[in-house]
Amino acid sequence: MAVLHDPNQNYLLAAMVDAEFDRLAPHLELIPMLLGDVLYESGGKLQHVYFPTTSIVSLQYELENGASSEIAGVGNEGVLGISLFMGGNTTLSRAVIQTGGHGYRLRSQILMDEFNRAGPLMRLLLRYTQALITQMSQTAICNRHHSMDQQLCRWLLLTLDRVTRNDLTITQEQIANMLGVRREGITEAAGKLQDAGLIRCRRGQITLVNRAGLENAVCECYGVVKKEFARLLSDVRLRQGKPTAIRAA
Amino acid sequence: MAVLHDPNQNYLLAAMVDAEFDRLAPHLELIPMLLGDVLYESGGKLQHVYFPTTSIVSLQYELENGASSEIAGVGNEGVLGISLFMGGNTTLSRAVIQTGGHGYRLRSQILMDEFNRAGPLMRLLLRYTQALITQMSQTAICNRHHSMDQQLCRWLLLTLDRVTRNDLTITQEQIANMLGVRREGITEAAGKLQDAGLIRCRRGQITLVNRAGLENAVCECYGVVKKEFARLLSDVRLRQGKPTAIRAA
DNA sequence: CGGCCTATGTTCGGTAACAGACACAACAAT
DNA sequence: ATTGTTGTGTCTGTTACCGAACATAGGCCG
Repeated sequence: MAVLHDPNQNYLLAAMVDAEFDRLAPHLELIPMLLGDVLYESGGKLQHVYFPTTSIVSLQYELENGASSEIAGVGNEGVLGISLFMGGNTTLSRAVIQTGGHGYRLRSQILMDEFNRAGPLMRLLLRYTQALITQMSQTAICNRHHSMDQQLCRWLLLTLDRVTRNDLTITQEQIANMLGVRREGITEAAGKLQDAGLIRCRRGQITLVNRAGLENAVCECYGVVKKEFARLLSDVRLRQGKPTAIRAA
Repeated sequence: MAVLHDPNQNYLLAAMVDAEFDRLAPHLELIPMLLGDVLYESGGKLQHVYFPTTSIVSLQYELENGASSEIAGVGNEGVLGISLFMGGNTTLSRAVIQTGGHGYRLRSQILMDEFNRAGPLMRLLLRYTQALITQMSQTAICNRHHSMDQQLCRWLLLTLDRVTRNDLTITQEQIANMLGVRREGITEAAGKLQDAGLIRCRRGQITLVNRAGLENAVCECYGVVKKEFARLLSDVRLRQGKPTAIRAA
């Protein structure tokens, strides 16, 4: 059975008003987003923006010495390429696909034309950017003040919220790269969470066992980010989720 | 002798095109911005936006346990209250005046009216926001990967860039609060910098002695932020710096 | 001048995370 | 089954920073 794809799987696409969506829809390209692929390199020009549906993309920053950290994650609630409409045209962070899946892409110019109408889409994108800023700030705070255990919990919950499943296909080493810590540290922290019965670790896979327990172990940062996303993005009325092909006129 | 004040002391005000500035100017209020005053509390509604001229404001986030960290600083290169036009209306961070001085404020509605014209001012403000995002991301990275010594250097340089002088009036304890570390740590780090002949510490004051040396000791984060601000904000042609009162029609 | 407040300097032990090395276990390929 | 690869578990020591307590000294004010 073929998997069904629908732009409405992406929150921002789903939240557009009909007129906007109708103008963009002919230009939306459904594309596979493969694990490990790099959408943007640091400093590169943005040719497209990407609306993930079933994939998750990690915004990372790499230091001169090769170390790196994730500064935010983007899933089906968001879009990649905000520096396009923010005016920068390039971005200092790399965008790496962390969980394979699909998404829609749009040529930069198409999005800009619509953004420049200064209508609901512009306001929606800016509101999303505001939520992204919250996520980044909270990452900064969390990096400073919270233990690796707590940060792992935060990362797991934020990521699990973006997949509809209860398991993540990712190695501990990759998680370590996201958080900017050593792999051994993640092994130890994940071991503790497993001993506590909150998650189950297998090779290259982590399964959520006890969400309430995990939410109990996480630092406040998770809740802050989640709440802010809800506040900023939930007041939009979503278009009806009819597949594109049969959308009523 | 009275100190001269001019909106052009703020970069964003100076970078506005004449038509925009002329519309905003009647509503700009010159206000003293006193050390320690709080412009925005976390979660509060934004009544005004603020354009610092000789003051510096710190965007801080406070944790439930009372610990706090600065996530970005705003001086005469910027504006406070971006979440207004980004659509959030409130902000999760506190804005505390870190260096007393002056600034101009504008009622939220006035700025929004102009922002909604979707003209050069909108693009300018978004570009500034993009630069602010860079600063926040870099703070997150720096918190993760760099030593306290390096972070202190970064903070000192970024702050010194915002004052025109070579000395900062601030206690080590206040710096510790900004960076989210212990005061003792700052004492030690500042002592090292002083021993190296880079700065001079007195009670409640730090004087820059050897800028090149300090730039040599700082981590890459400083350069990244500075360069990005320059890239995003330097291509604007500034209006001529005539005092407001005698601006030609 | 002397007293007081507050900023700074210094010490001690404790801990979380780092750096590096290595053993083992899961899984795939041959 | 054998082999090899890759992910995970577990050591060692080391370091940076924390937490708390306390000593000293700068600078204002009576």
